[in-house]
Amino acid sequence: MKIPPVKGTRDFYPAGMAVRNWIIDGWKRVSLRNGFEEYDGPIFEYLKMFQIKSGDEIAEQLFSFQDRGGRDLAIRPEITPTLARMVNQQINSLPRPIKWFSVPRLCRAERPQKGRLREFFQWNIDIIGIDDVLADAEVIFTTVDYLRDVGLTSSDIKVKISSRKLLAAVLTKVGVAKEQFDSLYALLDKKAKLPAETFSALLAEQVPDAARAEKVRAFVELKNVSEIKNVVPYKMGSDVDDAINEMAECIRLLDIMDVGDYCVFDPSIVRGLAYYTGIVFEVHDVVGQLRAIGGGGRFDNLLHDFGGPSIPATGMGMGDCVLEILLREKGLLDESVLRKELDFFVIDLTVERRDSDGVLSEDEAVRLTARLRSLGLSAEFSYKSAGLGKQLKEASSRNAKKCIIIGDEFKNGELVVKDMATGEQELVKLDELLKQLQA
RNA sequence: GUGAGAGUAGCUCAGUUGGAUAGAGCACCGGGUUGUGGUCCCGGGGGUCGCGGGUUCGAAUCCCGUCUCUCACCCCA
Repeated sequence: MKIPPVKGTRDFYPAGMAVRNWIIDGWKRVSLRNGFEEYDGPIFEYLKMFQIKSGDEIAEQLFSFQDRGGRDLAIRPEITPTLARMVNQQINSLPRPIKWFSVPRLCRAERPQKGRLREFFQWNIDIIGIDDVLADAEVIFTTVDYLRDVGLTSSDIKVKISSRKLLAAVLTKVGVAKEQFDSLYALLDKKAKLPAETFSALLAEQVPDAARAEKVRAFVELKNVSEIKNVVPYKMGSDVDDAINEMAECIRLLDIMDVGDYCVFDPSIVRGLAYYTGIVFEVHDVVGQLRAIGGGGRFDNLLHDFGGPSIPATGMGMGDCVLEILLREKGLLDESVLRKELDFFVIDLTVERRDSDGVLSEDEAVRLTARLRSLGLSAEFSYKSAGLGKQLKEASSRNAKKCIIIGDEFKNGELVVKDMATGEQELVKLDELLKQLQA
């Protein structure tokens, strides 16, 4: 009986595993050079932990189960609650700022579609304990640092940055009631996907006052922080003023960090859930055909919501699915990046003539390969005792840099070392070769 | 949860108004070639045409059911 793979999961054959490792190694490398330390938690937690900051609808998209002791558990759909739990547990002994990263494997019982699977990897970085917008900028910089590192340019992707604080201040100033915010956020979040007329119609439903609706529409279409005053006049020291200054400072810092060309102010970015409190951002492909590559923002109430003290936090999450699609589209995942390399392929031609020449041993290829490996080099031999041509062919298909041929010359302790790229070959004494490789 | 599309070899796909033993390219294995590879030539293995039923002398092809996958919506932590 053939059993198919479970919906929304992936089998990582060696080629796919190479891609996955390449992506994850990049995430880790960039996290470390940006000063983040790695952490991880269990892949399942108490179900209720995932219900704290998310509504029931999201709880329905969990893989949950009961253990034999009757505990309600769930496979983690995100790692932020685990982070909050871990930080809260040791909050008084952790040096600040807490700059941590993780690459958890996550599961969500959603219906899979392009760029969204039921099991995936997600890079998370968080800075906890810093109120300053500099921390938000550093999170965004680290995100761009990675994307730029793997070859994506500012004409491939943009980080769209906004601020929940600014949005709330502007909406208040415009005269929208606080109770309306959440449903309005949901609409604004959808703006990019909707035709302009549909958006206007839906906006009119939520904000019946035409003048107010027009101000909201004008605000979310702004491309520049300095233009806000044209839509919503404000006073020095007001909430709007504070939020604008913070937003402008974030953008100024990103310019100083030399990633300004990747970043744009986009007030229509709000992010799904209500727990963001300040700067929010999403990374999108410029063409806009894919779902968000990553996103994040400030969530100053999170630790408190998980039973800890009120400590500010800001962070980012990026999944591997959309990223891989984009990298493939841009030709940044070509074989040369991922092809496995072999330092040496050892060919023994003495095998079949051993009987007529007792000096030679059929074990030489195995012996030499093992010595090369113990020197830290990757080395292979053929399981088949085929002719030289066949074995060189095998070496080529294994992408060997060099071949070592054990032939007649081995009677004098000499080996042929062939460079597979240039085709050049030389006779080398075995001891000299090993001495050379050891150095 | 709602809607649309697609299922033929490991992969990408052809398969005419229903017709004989279901094909190609790539991949894999072997040979050409027992001391010189990558390109080339020849050969081989691999299929319950998603599954079940129906129509028919005859079904990959037509009909019904069913399963699975993909895409979009909802949602997106």
